[in-house]
Amino acid sequence: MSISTAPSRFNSKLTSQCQNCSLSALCLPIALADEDINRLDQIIERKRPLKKGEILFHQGQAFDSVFAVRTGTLKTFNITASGEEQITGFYCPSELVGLSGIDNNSYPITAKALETTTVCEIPFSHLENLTSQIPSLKHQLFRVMSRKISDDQQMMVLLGKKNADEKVASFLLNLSNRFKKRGYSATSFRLAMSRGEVGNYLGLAVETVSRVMTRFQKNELIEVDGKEISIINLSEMQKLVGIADDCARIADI
Amino acid sequence: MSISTAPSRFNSKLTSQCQNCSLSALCLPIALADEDINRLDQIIERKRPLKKGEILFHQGQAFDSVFAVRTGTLKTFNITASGEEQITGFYCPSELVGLSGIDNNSYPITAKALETTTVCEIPFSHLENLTSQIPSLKHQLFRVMSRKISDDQQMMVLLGKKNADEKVASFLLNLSNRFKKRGYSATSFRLAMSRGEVGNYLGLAVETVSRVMTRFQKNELIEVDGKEISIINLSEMQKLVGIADDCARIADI
DNA sequence: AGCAAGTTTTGATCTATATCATGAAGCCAC
DNA sequence: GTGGCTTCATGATATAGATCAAAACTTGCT
Repeated sequence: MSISTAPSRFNSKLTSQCQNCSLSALCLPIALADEDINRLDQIIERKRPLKKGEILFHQGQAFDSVFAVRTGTLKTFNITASGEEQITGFYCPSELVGLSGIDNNSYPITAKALETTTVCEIPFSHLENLTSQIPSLKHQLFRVMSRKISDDQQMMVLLGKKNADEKVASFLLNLSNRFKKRGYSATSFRLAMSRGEVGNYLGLAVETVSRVMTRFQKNELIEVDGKEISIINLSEMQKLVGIADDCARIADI
Repeated sequence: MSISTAPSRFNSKLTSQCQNCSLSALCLPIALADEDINRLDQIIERKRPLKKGEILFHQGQAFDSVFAVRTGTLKTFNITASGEEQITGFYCPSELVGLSGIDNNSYPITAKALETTTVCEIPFSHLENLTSQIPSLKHQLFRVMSRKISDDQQMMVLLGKKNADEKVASFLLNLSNRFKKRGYSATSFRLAMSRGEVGNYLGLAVETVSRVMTRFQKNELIEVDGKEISIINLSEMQKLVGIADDCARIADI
């Protein structure tokens, strides 16, 4: 079982963990040869699970590693001048957190578990060394970072140009696509984050998020039961975010 | 003279162009040995200047190169579902544009000159090959991308949490710092972009940008004469953006 | 189970900023 | 230099979404 809740910290096991991990098709190992996956596997530390609310790394802390989420969900945020928290992203299984720490050798954000979460720790200096031996891993890493840059730019479009309905619809479709990519239902899922966190992330007040969702439910676009969301009318939702061009993109992470 | 307005397209010259470029301390060559700079130099094509309004690359176009701005200014934007342009960034000399194209092998944004602009074209496949031979170049590239990720996240904070005054102040201080880093005055500079473009970028209406600037002038924070801006009261401006922590960061690109 | 603390929903009101409208000032082409 | 076009400034008005308030629900704790 590649995703266990209490994996050993080191992995000198019979078989490669990455190789068996159901996420390897989405995570860094993508397009690596078996022997290369083993090499990657050897630098990865699998840590004990984080409980809800626990912190993976702090804003300002020295950077050594990037982390791949295996199970659960993380949020990243930074604390603004006025002391409020501004959420900059949510991370689902197979997604890589911490890349923004490379530049300055310290994390510019804090990463916190929204629920019980397991991660693979990838010491960056090892990873970087390994990219010298495995060009496709290097390319993969450039791609992951490039993707992050374009996703964040789509997020800037969302924050700068969209109204509350479009923001919430984009958010839900984005999650839907991420779940789908991982083999879960695209139309029925559970939000790991509170309404407040959604609002914070989207630049909206809690009350607005709540009202928009209620209205979406009335209009039979979605069905809401607490944190459980079902998308009833996918095509109408897509119309809302303007699926035509770039927004297809943001909904397709 | 390393920055000329009509450099030859190829560079089999006596001396390395990168080596002589006054931007090399800010651009990719940072921390490269002389011989490595020469190797980097050999893959770079110096293109004819773009005139105001000319396009460097189009959204959707196949990705081959990243570009370093040598002189002038670029903006990048994408066209939203509703057909409007959303500006995602402005690029000054020494800054690298096009990194977001790596992921998908096509540029997700359009890059357009705001004034006469010269760029160095760096074919990405060559650059990537070169990183195999020059580990510090690879590291440098990771850093540049990482920096872009954290800068964009600061931009998300700006768009999601700041009011009009804070947005405009952050924008001006950000430019100020970028000019300063290049050896220009930090307190007196010319905006290459129109009020409309500033507003588009910051998620504000043109009128709001205009009003905020007028008010800043009345309050003797800045002096405005068309596109010429002087920052009169730097510390007050810094207070406005909340220089305390993270915002120091965004003002320090 | 039962109580306290947090979260979500819903309603009423307020406000920052968008939008609309107009005139002034720059800027380019001929 | 003059006419036409774009950008900028400023006033008047409208509105999306914030804020305030309070009730209904969840969740976790002993």
